[in-house]
Amino acid sequence: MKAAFESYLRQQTQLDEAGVRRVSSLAISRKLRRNEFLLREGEVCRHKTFIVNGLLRTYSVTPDGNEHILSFSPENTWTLEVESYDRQAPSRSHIDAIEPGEVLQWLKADFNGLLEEIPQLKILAEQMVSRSIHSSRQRIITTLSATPEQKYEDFVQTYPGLLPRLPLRMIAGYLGVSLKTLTRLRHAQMLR
Amino acid sequence: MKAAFESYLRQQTQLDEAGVRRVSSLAISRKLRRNEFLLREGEVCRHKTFIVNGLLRTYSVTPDGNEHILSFSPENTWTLEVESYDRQAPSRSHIDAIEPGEVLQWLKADFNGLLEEIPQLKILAEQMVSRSIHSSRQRIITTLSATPEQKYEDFVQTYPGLLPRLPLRMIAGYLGVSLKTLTRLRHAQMLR
DNA sequence: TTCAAATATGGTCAAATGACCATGTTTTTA
DNA sequence: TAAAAACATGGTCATTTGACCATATTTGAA
Repeated sequence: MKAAFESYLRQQTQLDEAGVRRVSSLAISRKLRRNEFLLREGEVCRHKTFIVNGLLRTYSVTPDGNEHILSFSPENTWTLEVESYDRQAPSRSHIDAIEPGEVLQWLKADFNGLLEEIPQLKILAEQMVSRSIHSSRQRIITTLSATPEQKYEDFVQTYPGLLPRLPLRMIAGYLGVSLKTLTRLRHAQMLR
Repeated sequence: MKAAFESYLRQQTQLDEAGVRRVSSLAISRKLRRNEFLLREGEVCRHKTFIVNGLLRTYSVTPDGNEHILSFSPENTWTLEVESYDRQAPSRSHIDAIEPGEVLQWLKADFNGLLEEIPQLKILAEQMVSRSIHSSRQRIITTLSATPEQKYEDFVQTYPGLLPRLPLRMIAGYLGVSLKTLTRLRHAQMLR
């Protein structure tokens, strides 16, 4: 089960075999069932998590009951609740499994140790931060300027593989659009 | 003129006097007139910029002519076009001055040198990245879930000092709401 | 396999929003 | 100081969007 992660590491970094094993050795593996929570609102996010397989989502629920999705995390990506992880404060979001799957987790102290110890891992971590900033900015622009149809198109382009794995209402929750609006525009696209 | 920046540095870091001077010494100062561009779309962002005084904005213009504002940068904050700066690729946003002011700039190579040289500056830089991630996430949630009125309230709460310095249409461009909607809800608030 | 729950779609209606235009005011700049 | 530009507000109207409800279909769990 750690094999998939190790080959990910070899692909993404210049780590030698010893480094790969070292990082891998501190990982705790965990299985998730469908709808199982990785982290609940109010809990403290104590781990960095790598998704080996499956599909997770990070979302928050407004008082009126709407679910607003911050991100989807498919296999070979990482997830955590940054604010909570950084400050070890209660999380304001939930993370749960849309599909059953397996993840690897590192305790914050362990991971920080690895960052000090292994410069190539630090480089990877910085790349991840940089990508995260870019995609947040991109998403803000899209959210501000695009019509629902453009947002949907953009989503389809950006995450083509995710589309068939997600119920439509979650895509709506990600785009900030009602389910009704989404089905409407899909219907309109059918007619073309 | 560099004095303001130096006292900012002393407040925000553990830098000793030599460190403060060293960072300050590599800065290039520049004055900006009202509406003057710091960076145009298509140009490469070659500097990190600290705003000594004045008020800048980062925004992009959609084909239909609407201006969507990514961020405001008042005195004692930093600004740059991250994507462009990181990859030295053409910027997709403009940065210009809403108010006349003065900024300090560091060439990327110089700043990276300082980061290597001065660990406390590295810490400050990482703090800035962390804050930037948090505020982006917060903004995404607000944009997704709040009504225009809530967005406006949120803006007033978060940036109380900025409000009187900004034309309303820019606040609209930041919130992703039409100017009309903004004046409407303000009118409604007056009546309460 | 069967039943229950979740899901996608559609209809109708009311409310929110934006586009367009005009006006009075304030701010800039020549 | 005077003219020009930018700005905030309001009116009207068409369009978009969401809320609510019903239904058919798909999916998941017992």
